[in-house]
Amino acid sequence: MPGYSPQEIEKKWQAHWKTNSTFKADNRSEKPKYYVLDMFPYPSGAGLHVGHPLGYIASDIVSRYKRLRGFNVLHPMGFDSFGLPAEQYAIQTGQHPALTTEQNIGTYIRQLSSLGFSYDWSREVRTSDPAYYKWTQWIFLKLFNSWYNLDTNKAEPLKTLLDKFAENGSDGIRAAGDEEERHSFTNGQWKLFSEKQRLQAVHPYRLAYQQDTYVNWCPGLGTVLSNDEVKDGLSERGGFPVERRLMPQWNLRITAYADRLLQGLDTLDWPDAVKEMQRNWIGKSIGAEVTFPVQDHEQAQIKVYTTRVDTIYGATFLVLAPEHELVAELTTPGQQATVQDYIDATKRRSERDRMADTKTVSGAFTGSFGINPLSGEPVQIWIADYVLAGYGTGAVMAVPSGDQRDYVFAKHFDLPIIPVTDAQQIDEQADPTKEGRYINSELINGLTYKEATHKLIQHLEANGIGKGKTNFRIRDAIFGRQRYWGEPIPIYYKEGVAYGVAEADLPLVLPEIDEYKPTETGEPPLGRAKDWKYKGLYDYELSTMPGWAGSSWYYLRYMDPHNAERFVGEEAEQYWQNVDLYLGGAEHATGHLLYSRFWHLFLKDLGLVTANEPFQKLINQGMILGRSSLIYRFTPEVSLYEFEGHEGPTYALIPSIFVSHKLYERVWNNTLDEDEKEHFWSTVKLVEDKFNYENEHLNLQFTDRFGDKPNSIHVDVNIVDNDILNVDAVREWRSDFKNAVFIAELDGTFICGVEVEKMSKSKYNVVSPDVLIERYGADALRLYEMFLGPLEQYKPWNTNGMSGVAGFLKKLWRLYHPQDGDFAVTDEAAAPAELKALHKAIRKVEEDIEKFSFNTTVSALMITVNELTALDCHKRAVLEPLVVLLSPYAPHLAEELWVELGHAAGSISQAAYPEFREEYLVEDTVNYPVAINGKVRETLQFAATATAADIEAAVRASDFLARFAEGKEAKKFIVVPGRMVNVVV
RNA sequence: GCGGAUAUGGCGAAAUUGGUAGACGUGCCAGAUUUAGGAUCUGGUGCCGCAAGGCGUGUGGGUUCGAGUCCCUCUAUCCGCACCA
Repeated sequence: MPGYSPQEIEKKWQAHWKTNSTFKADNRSEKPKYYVLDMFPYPSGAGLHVGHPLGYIASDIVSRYKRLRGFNVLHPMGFDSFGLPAEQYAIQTGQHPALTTEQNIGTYIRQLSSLGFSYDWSREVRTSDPAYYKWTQWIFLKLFNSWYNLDTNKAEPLKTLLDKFAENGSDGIRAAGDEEERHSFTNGQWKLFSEKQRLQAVHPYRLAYQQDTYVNWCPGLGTVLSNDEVKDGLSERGGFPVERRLMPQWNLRITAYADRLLQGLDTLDWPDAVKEMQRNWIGKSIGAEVTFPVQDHEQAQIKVYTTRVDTIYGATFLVLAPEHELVAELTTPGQQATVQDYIDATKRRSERDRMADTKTVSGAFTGSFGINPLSGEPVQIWIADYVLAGYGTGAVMAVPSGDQRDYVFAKHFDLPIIPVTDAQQIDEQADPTKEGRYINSELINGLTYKEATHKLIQHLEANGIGKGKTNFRIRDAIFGRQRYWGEPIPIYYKEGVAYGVAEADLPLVLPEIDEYKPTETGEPPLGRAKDWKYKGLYDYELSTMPGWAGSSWYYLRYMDPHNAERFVGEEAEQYWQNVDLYLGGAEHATGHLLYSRFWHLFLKDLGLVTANEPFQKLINQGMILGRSSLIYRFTPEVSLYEFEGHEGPTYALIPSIFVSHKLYERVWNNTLDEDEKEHFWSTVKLVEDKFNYENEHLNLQFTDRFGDKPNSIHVDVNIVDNDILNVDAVREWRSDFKNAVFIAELDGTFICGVEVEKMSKSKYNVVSPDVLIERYGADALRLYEMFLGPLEQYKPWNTNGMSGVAGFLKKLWRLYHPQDGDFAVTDEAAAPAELKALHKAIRKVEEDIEKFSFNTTVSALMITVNELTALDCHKRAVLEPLVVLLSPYAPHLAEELWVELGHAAGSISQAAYPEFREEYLVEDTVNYPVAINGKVRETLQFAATATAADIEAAVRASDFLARFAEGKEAKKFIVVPGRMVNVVV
């Protein structure tokens, strides 16, 4: 009897979809558009494991569902194909990264296709394809040729800036960026500037600019890294140490967009965690800058930044960062040695130490005094490394009564502490709350926080001693990488000035080089390129773009991937606009997702895109973790025993002894019963005797060598079934275990321990989708991954559960093939119970998918099939709509059944979603739990149409109260129609 | 320290949003059938108890006729940021 054979069905339909371009999306349609996007993968050499497709399956389900609901769906896939691993591999093997990348992409496409995704493959993009990165370079040049006008609050082409220079010189221009990098000049001077001088004057205004920047330099990788590529002072890729270094670098002026990036978050349907991370990363704080004069130094003034200007009367000392430029000037001769020692000590501490150690209080007094500009009191000026040079002004006014760090510092160095509100409790610690009324604060005594802040800022501004100021934590994005496998930055140098490559000369193709390492002189690998000059004359920039460049706009290219004239055609862009649903991991929260938003806003400013934000709704799928299998070895202190033979030392290998998990735990806790003791120790003894016999000179006691805790060893999960180890397979798998001894449980099974951790080759816990598709089919794998739990959650993989969904598909198949596997669906009218089962499913599946709750949807389908099986239903009226419901989840099987039901091949994606009809769910009677004081006593049946009053009357008329109310009066009747009755007595 | 999340059977989880907690699936137990397979089918399965019954959604409290769900407290785990003034 022919049964359900997924392997056959799936191959057939995948081929059909491919040859017929079933899922090709049209850029023109009467239908509403829906754009579903997965974060495209970096094609790593290892291929896909079962965790990777999780998000892809979910997005594919949504795509297929939306098509059924009448949307024109764009669902593309591509590859983020520039990146470090391919280059590291190239350095080791000499293989061109393009080659390995190409191979890896091949594997990915094969694996993705075998899962039956409805991608429009005609739109595939690869960031390393010159036809693609031509436009990445083009966007970079747009940034290079733009400035940010704070008056219009948007980016503008440089032309508007040049016009201003010609008209009024540099006066009155409000541009985003660092004022101090810019020089002022008049319009007359501008006219006399040479080309070089003009470019130099313009450079600090550009949105892509080169500047000496403190960077995260990673010697291990030979490149700089952005902040989001550094975790705990180590590189995210490779885990090499990272240090701060001042280097000339290309930067993108993302800071110009800080406020808009923050505002935009409110309009997005994103997880709170991601929004919050971005808010943190942008780090907006509203406060004031205040100038403190310095005693005996007419020239020197100390600018501090504070978010609590209201506490200024409590500012009893100042603290500068050790790197602050005034430190040398303010240090008095008497304090010279102390201060210098402190600065040296700070320098010696690595970035990591400084971050790790936030408890130790340290600092040094400069000997100078500032003057609190409001109270007029002298305040000591200190330096301490808890003040960061890179944030605010690099100096703070310390208010020990209101800030815990200042408090600790003041206590430690015995500095004055002045309370500033009548509500402050500062005996033990600082009180940063904003309650109460001010005291000791001449100008604002008796006022509340709100009133005081306002009044103070007015006062500061009126007297020229400060002003309100907003600060951001976000820094400009460092854009250069000293690597080979990335987009060349389209810049060349003429007389030491940077010029953008002409648009007509794009793409600037990555040149071939003989080796992928930095040059002997320490230049990036591109320094090795021979005769690589713009127009044969000018040196190119040698760094390449970071990994996030290509991924910052790929969602736009999918709209019109083959356009040779424009990065995306206007018509296509206006039709698709932006991504409706974006799926990917949470690890991109502050990297890719922020950079994409930045580029999108920039393109919007130039009028090149329509939507305000690139990704309207975002879902972070959780990671699927591996379920590692462990075996436990009782460790001999030496595994190689050395002894004196007749002719020098001889060695004997002590066999490894592995103990089954449960037995091991009892051995360890000393809770073995008699049988187990006998079993365990006799086996050990046997091994011992055998060893001593084979090595006649010896009389080793293995038991002596079991003192230490056994060590656990990961074994390949593929030779473990249901936590039971295949012992023969282990011997095969690791030749050094060939002669090992495995002590099993009494029933002969050898059980492994289990640990949940990330899937990785080294832990032998990687489960490949290929194997599961081979055994259960892609439909089963798709269903199971969705069934595993809520999409967003982290969850361990457990292959055991696969049989459940496989059984479901078989059961479903039998609904259509009841006898001998032959298709037999009748045209009889459906019975009420059957329609009820179907329409419950229609409603549940629809409701849940709109909430992106996929696991409950799969459950609903399972329940439906169970119900229909129990009803022995084989009727078209029920089974045909059911196929449509099923099709997003198990598309291959659905296509197969759809054709058997008499429809054209491949037409199910155009089928109409079955309409839900409430009337089939209406019950004649409803069971009501009837409770007394909330405690359910009985279940009574009432007509579905019964009103609350009917039910109350019926319960009163019955003997219910007599039996359960224990003689008490019914005080209140609570009837929830359709649900339950509660009687309060 | 700050911010975000999570907590329900042996395990993955569900709960119409305040109305009979544990659906569905695994796992386990028992049975049927078979060409012993990792097949199929039936029944049981939160905990304690022979049972009646009692207890039960991380802890402690509160609101309510009624709380997994709402409010307060605490705890644990995970993630992110971290001397940001």
